Amino acid sequence: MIDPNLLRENPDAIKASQKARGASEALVDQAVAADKAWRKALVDFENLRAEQNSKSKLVASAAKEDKPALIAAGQALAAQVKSAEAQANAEEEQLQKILWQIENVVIPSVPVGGEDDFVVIREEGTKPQFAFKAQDHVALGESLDLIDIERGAKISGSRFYFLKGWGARLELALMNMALDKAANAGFTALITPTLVKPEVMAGTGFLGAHADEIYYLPADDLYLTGTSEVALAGYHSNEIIDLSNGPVRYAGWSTCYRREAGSHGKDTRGILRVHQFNKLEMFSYVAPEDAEAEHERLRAWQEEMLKACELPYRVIDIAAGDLGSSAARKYDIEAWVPTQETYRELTSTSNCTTFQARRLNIRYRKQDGKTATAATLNGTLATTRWLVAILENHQQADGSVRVPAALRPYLGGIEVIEQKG
RNA sequence: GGAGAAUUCGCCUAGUGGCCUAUGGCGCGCGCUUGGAAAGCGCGUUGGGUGAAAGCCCUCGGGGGUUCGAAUCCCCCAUUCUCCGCCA
Repeated sequence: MIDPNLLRENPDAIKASQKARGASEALVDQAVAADKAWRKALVDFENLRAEQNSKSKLVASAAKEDKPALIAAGQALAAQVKSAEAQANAEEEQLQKILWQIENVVIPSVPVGGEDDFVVIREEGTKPQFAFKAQDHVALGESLDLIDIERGAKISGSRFYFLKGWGARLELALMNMALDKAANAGFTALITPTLVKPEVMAGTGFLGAHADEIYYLPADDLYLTGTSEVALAGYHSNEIIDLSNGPVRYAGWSTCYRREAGSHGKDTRGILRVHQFNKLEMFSYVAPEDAEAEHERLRAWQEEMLKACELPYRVIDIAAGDLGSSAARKYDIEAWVPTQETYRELTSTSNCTTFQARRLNIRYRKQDGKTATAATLNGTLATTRWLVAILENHQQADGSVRVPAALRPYLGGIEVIEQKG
């Protein structure tokens, strides 16, 4: 949720942001009007309530013969209070309804435009040149017995798969390496619930435009999370956290579930886009003034991971029109996928400023002792999808796959994944 | 799934319709005392909303209700604990 103070002091800044996103500017005017109406109704109600409180106190100490009259007056007042309260509540609800529709205020230096208007910040690494016909990850996964897509479909349908043998171990190795890196950087490991309550899912901003991406269990009124970000953000909901020693950071590991409802026919081959995968996610709670610096730190840690996996990549700054509703800025890191001759997203990091924390009521104590809304940021450190880039970029002429040196300690020291016997 | 108990300020706790503007302790902060400390003594210590301010309003797990008036009575929900049942 946006800051109500900003709405009162500088609604034009919010309008500019909505415009950059291609979202409704009219909502901002509606919010300003609803805010005024609510505050007026609130004052009316509170004045009546104050009168009721003081009068009802007189009853106890009044002389016996005066009591009936005082109680009768109180009865009339109680009815007025009740209707004034209902009015104030209705106005507040109306305001909230509008506020929840306004998206996070975009940081001004974010590129303008839509999906194709990202800005490439940097390209790193060398794209492999193969002297042989490169295989895609599906072919490699089959011949090396790492990925079983056919049986995944038999058990669970399309976009499901088994990871097998060194394929399964490679994923665990990647997750463990990422977790070690995160722990060294001061992140606390957290294995999170993957089923969450509606208010948590709504609080993190996932029930807006992308609601049809989410698995829902009606019998239990629970949502399956598409990222541990949901649980990591909910972790400190309704709390006042201590940021006096700097950012509070968690590395969340979880299985992630996505319906991929809007992507029929897209990326149907292999494990690039699947309904279930594993992910190690970084999540930071910081003071708002530290959010942009933390965003750069998250991006730097992500780049370290890509480099450790020896993958060619580029970093892009996502344009305003392509940002999720909670993000004020988002960087994606895309790895080169040789057989597709294109870059594909491996990580994403968003600065949600105070937007998510305000919805989830996450505060911290400032130096002066006062409380303020914290800022939250998230970023991918590893996912199952990384196997695609690792297998394809490190394949060799004989059909084997070279294991990047940094991963070897996590894979029993092997240097190459090759066909058995 | 069934039965019972509980939920009050960071922690523990008092509190059965108006004197609750919520008690006491621990912890924490400030001060006094001291050569310095401990002990002792005094003061402070949940959050939120609204208002230019004084102030006012809300907050006893959450939501409704009864009442002139609710931490207290009633209903629903959540969570925790105990016992029973079930269990890959």
